[in-house]
Amino acid sequence: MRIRLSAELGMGLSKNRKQEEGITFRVLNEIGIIDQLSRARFERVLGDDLNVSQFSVLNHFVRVGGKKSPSRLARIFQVTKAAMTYSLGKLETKGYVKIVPDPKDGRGKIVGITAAGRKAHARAIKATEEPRKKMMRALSQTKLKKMLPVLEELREYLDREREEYDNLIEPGPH
Amino acid sequence: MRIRLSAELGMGLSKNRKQEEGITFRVLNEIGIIDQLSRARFERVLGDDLNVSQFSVLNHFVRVGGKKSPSRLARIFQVTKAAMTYSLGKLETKGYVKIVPDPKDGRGKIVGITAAGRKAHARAIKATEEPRKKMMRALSQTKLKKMLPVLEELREYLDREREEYDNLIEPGPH
DNA sequence: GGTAATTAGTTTAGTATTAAACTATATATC
DNA sequence: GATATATAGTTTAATACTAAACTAATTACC
Repeated sequence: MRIRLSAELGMGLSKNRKQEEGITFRVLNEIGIIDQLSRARFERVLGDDLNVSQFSVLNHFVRVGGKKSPSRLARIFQVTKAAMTYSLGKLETKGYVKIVPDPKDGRGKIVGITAAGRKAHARAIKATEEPRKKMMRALSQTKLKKMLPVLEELREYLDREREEYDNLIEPGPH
Repeated sequence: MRIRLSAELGMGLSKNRKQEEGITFRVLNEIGIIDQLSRARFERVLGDDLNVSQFSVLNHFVRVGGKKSPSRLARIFQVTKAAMTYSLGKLETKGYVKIVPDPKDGRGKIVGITAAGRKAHARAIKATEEPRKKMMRALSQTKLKKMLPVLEELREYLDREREEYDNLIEPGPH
């Protein structure tokens, strides 16, 4: 599901409302394209060892430390448990995370990063350093900063609107 | 590839730059989550007949009229030609588009919407009307309007940065 | 006007995702 | 404490995508 919502979706409304509705969808349209482009760019720069999903999991462990269950990770990253099982499997195969049974809960598991995982993360950070710096230089940080709360509001609205899935998950901490 | 870039990617920089780099990635992170949520929501509302990609193609034809080649459509929606072949195949099977050889170019094809396609589009518009109106009511259109040029700038930067792929496509008209 | 390079579209193989059905534990209720 | 319900994680099948290799037609150029 990659194609972007086209912009004009306002037929059958007064001119004013039509224009307003156009705005919302143009915003979502731009957002979709940006996501696609930034993800592709980051993916390319990361190389073959890690993809964005895998990097994000390692990055989380490096940033906040500690260990987490697969389902908590799924919640944090807003993917299904099935998707998390898949990504963790990839990371485990590479030796970047260690997954052990939860001694407190017979159903559960506990995931943590390994030394090799930290090294892989460091390599990834290094590989992406130049493009990230370049991007910072190219874009007005002030404007981005102003935009951030509006994005957060939009995200929170969509989060509230979302009815719960079976596999997915209560609105997570982003 | 659905997991979102985690926010803090600024290690090894001065505090100021660290914070700035954080902003860029927080923006991209929010954008990724918004895309995921809005896409999922729209998809759910659309029902089983059309997915977002297919709807977008029909919507394009309804909005701008005329006919287009598959590769032009691929460019417009920023997907590979292979992906467009796939989506057009789905639409053609349902009888929502007609695809004929281009008489001017033996390699090419020409795609247009059918009457059934227009009907399906109208049904989709109707199905999404309530949620779209609700969203408009919930969000400050003024703020969204202010945000739009910043998003466009970001998208244009990423477009420029992108080196050309084999299958994808010169930077398209969005 | 023949050869090389480009372009349009398809095919194939692989990837990351979801939804749904499943197994096995844990928790709540009566 | 038995039974029903909920939760953690996995498996399976399907979807929508990409990259790469391919075929066929077109355009550029010498």
